[in-house]
Amino acid sequence: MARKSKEDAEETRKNIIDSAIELFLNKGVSSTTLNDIAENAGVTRGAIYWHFKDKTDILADIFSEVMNPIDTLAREIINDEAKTILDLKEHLKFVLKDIIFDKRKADIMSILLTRLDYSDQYKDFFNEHNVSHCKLLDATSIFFDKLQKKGTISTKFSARMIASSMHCFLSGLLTEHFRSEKDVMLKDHYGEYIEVFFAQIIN
Amino acid sequence: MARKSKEDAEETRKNIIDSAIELFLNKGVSSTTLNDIAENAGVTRGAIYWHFKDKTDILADIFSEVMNPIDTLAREIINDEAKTILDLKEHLKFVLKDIIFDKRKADIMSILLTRLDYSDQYKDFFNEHNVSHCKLLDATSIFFDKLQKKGTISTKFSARMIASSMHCFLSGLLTEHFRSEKDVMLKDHYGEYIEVFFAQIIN
DNA sequence: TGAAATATACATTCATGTATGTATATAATA
DNA sequence: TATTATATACATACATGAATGTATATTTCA
Repeated sequence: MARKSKEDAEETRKNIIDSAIELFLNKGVSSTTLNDIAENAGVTRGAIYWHFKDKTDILADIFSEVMNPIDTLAREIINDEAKTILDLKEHLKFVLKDIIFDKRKADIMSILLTRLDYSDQYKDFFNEHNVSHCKLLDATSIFFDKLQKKGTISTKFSARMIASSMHCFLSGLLTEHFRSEKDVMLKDHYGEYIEVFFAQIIN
Repeated sequence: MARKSKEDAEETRKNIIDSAIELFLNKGVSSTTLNDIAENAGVTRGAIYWHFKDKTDILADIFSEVMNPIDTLAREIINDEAKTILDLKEHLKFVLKDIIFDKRKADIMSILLTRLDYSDQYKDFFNEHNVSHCKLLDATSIFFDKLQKKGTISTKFSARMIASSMHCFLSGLLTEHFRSEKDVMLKDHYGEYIEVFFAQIIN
């Protein structure tokens, strides 16, 4: 085969991306070759090199697809849409739900968090992800600080400390979920996890 | 050069391991070649192949060095050394401190958590690590269950839920710490993080 | 007919594994 | 104790395969 219509070309492009996602998930990014991707997509490497510069370029395309959900969350908090802890909890639950049940998003986040090792060639992706994290950290710090001044939440810990804890909790929750869905019961209890974090466990 | 004394051989072996750890940390496991390791250790690949079967074998050796701290923690809880939440918190703080400040342990855990992507060739390591996690999950579940029956902690959530949350929190804490030491203030506040998790944040 | 969308072919690099060479530590022996 | 044999601890060289990138051929749309 050779040249196809513009729509067909767009289709092969999508096939390549889909194949890449599938393989990245199953084999990990670094051990997936362009040949693997091509075969899985039913094309040759020629097609891949037409649409993409290299493997990193494919990855960039994949990650650009979902505006980082963490980032969205940060924006909402910055935009002052959350007034109370209850609001924040609802936001968090929504974001979790969104990431977990939107298969495409889940797959992509899973690749970022568990199928990519921290090496030079992928540094940019981690940096970008880290920027989002920092944004969220700052936003929630400010948020908790406000609540502390209002007297809504305890001042036993600094706002930043609480924000950082929350952030690590969420990160760990997702990472463990993607690492082994069986052990973390996130799908059935995502709301509860959020509640646990903010609840008083001790009587 | 050629044959050296048994002590010298042991030394080169250690050099190889140290070089590997250093490079795995800096470049990630998959993009580190045996040649990189050899050069960095001041030997040739011949030396590496004398001491190890392949890269995976080096990794296995590295991981076997530290008995997984998570595992140790689980054992202590199973052995009933923790009677109260206070005990548990102290245990957790100790484990955290141990992992963070023992550079060797920190490096190795960092490799496991952030420098290794989840692919077929490394599946065994993740499995082993996961077994430890499950042990800890079971142990803490039983622990929290006891405390709930005693009435020491809230019964609003299932013991397993609380255990899983704690587990994800710890995992996230370490992972984020290793990903970027700057953003997580674990070194200066490791105790506080533990306190935050068990504290009542809401007034 | 020209350019777009691929396949094909090829050149190159690179990592791995293995085979072999070699010097020497160590043990056996006399 | 001196000598010899052998296993050890590497270095070197090579063979191979695999992944990549690129150049070119091929088809076909527009």
